Amino acid sequence: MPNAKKTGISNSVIRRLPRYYRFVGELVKKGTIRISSGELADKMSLTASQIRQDLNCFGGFGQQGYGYNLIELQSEIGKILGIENRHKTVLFGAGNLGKAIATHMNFKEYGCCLTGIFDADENKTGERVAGLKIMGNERIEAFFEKEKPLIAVLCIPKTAAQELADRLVSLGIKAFWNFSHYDLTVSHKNIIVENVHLGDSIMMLSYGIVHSDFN
Amino acid sequence: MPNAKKTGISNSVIRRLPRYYRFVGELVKKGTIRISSGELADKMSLTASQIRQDLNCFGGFGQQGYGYNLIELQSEIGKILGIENRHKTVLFGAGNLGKAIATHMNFKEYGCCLTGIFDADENKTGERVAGLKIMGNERIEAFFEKEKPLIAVLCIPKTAAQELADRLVSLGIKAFWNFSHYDLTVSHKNIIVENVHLGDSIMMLSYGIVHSDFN
DNA sequence: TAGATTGTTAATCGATTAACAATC
DNA sequence: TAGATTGTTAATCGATTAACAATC
Repeated sequence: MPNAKKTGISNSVIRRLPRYYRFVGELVKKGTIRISSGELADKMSLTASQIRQDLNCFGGFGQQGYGYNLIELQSEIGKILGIENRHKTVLFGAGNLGKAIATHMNFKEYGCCLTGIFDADENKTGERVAGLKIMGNERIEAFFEKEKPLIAVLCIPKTAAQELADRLVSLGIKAFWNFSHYDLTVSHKNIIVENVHLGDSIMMLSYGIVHSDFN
Repeated sequence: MPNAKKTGISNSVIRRLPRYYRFVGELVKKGTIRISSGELADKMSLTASQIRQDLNCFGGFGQQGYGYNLIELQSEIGKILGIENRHKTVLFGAGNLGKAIATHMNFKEYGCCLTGIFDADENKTGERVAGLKIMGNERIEAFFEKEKPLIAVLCIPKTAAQELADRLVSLGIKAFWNFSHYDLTVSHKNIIVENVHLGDSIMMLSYGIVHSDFN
């Protein structure tokens, strides 16, 4: 039974977990009780082998001759991803994108809890977004002292990213969700970084169209 | 010299192109003239081998003993990505996220041009976002007839995604930039899809924090 | 029990890295 | 020319797939 080896799991496997979680969650919602690796593979356009390999990195969640119990699977993957957590999260940069992230994302669904919003522009101070009052950057230190947030969402311009990131690292931040056009990975070791480069993503569509043959 | 083989290039290579494009662009902006694969590798945390392999999929952009001319390299990668294009792009769903994407993204910088915004909610019809008037979904067919857009940005709820996607495919759409929580890949072959799952991305941070040892 | 399907080992495939001859 | 650095082939590494014995 579940003997979780938390270390040495390849990044490719880890990156597939949220997708498993989504598909399993949908099946649970539909009321499906069990699924075999083969059926799930069909739904997700993967191979049964891969699914069994992936899940077995974390423990034997299935049962021979039966398959996987979906509720159990959902709960196990959720635990692996830490979804039951409420990691304190702070957002920087209340422009269009920052506001949209703050209002659009259901942080709690993903193991996080948005507890503060900052913007360098004083004119925005006090404005309410997603039920939180925007704070000026001069209040960062006091806020961190009191709240000790772990995750920073960066919706700030590229030019401001490095300096702010350094400041936040020194205040104890553990992870960055980075929407600025700056590659944080490069400079900070031991800090978790997810660079979301929306520009890179849309360029893939342009590439695809330009190089498609059915055209 | 550049003898572009446009086909049979692995997805891993293609996905690295936008990042090359960004780093090269920054160096050009700084006024740097040339760079060796080794120097670029250091900056990007890659290996020199990989960079040379990657670029050589598309042609010999470098020169022995010299390295790569940055302006030439920028232009070549730009061409490969089709950045000089203005692929007509239409956005669906003018909620928080849709509005933010419309106003925040500089589409032209990425080979696209936003030419229409639709929302199913009639109350939004006529409202202006990013210089465009929001249209009701009943005008989709007429608009496509006239404009023939190639790319659809989906910022709509999961439940509406499949139906709308089918409708747009039948109207000739070529590519989807999909922010809905629905996995389009699964259902449409021959259509280019970029699924942007922001939820998946933030969950990686939760995973990282939960499984970090320095903690 | 017989059938089904897992967990896991072994085989294959692809991607990354290393090495080096070509050449500017 | 000598030094540097590419383009490209060969070696290594890792990830995916196939196979099958274990077992529910």
